[in-house]
Amino acid sequence: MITNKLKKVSLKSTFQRENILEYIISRKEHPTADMIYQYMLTISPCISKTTVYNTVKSLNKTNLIKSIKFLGKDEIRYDGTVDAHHHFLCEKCGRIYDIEIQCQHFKKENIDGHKINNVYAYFTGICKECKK
Amino acid sequence: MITNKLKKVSLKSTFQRENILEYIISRKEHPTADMIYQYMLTISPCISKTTVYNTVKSLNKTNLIKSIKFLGKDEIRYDGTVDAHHHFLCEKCGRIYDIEIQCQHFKKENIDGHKINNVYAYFTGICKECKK
DNA sequence: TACCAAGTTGTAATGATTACAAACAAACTA
DNA sequence: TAGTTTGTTTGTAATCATTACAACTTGGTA
Ligand SMILES: [Mn+2]
Ligand SMILES: [Mn+2]
Ligand SMILES: [Zn+2]
Ligand SMILES: [Zn+2]
Repeated sequence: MITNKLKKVSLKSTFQRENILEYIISRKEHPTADMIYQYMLTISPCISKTTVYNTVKSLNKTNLIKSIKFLGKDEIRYDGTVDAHHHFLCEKCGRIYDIEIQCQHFKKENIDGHKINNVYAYFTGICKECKK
Repeated sequence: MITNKLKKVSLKSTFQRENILEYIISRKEHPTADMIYQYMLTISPCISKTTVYNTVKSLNKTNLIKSIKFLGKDEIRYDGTVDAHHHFLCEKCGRIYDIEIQCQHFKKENIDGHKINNVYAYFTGICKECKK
């Protein structure tokens, strides 16, 4: 439950935080800051965009959400699914799909002598909807 | 040779294009637009930053270079090595290393029913220099 | 009730990139 | 050769997501 998630990471529970986190988790669209803002406006007409940015920064820092970025797109997208996974970005419709792959390099701790902390990966192409 | 590379993709050979392409290929730093600009200033003091952006766009479109982008960094980096490979970004010093891995997913043409055109992947962590 | 810390808000700044129009240059043509 | 076209370069202005910052609000606590 949303309130507990916030509590668990010692973030004070507020209307804005609960609803922003809820929105990011429940919608699977990997929304942008502006999409979150537009949604929040409908339930909280005076919310500030700065609050959206402050909130996603807190949520991200406490690992309640992840952020992702694609080449050629200038905005960050937010992801409520925090378990390691990859993405597929459709070059035609812009939809983002979660990709579950078990990659050999995923669990590696070192590569070429460098210590790995994070792995980022995504595919682009034409999604199955757009292929129809 | 640089001139031939340009010719091969039907880009007119100019002083700016030759030197920008040469710089990106020979330096292995994956330079930013501004790094390219700063270098070009030393050999062509009146070059415009717009020329740098125009040029990397042309070079990228004709596949003479690739561009890459990292989460949390706001600038695009340019890569003269166009064969498929991945990267390692050091969280401490910011250096970017090429990573040659033969990944099972690299050659795939489809995933979950989506047609794959491109694969992007990178690791972050502490590089072997910074570990010392 | 008064105070304090944290959260929220609005506005201004940042900074990489793009848009656009003028200047320039090399390649064609009459 | 002079004039024309086409593509390249240049400088300036705009864009736009994100951040900085200061003022305002709120909820808990003494
Ligand atoms: Mn996801
Ligand atoms: Mn590279
Ligand atoms: Zn699609
Ligand atoms: Zn390093």
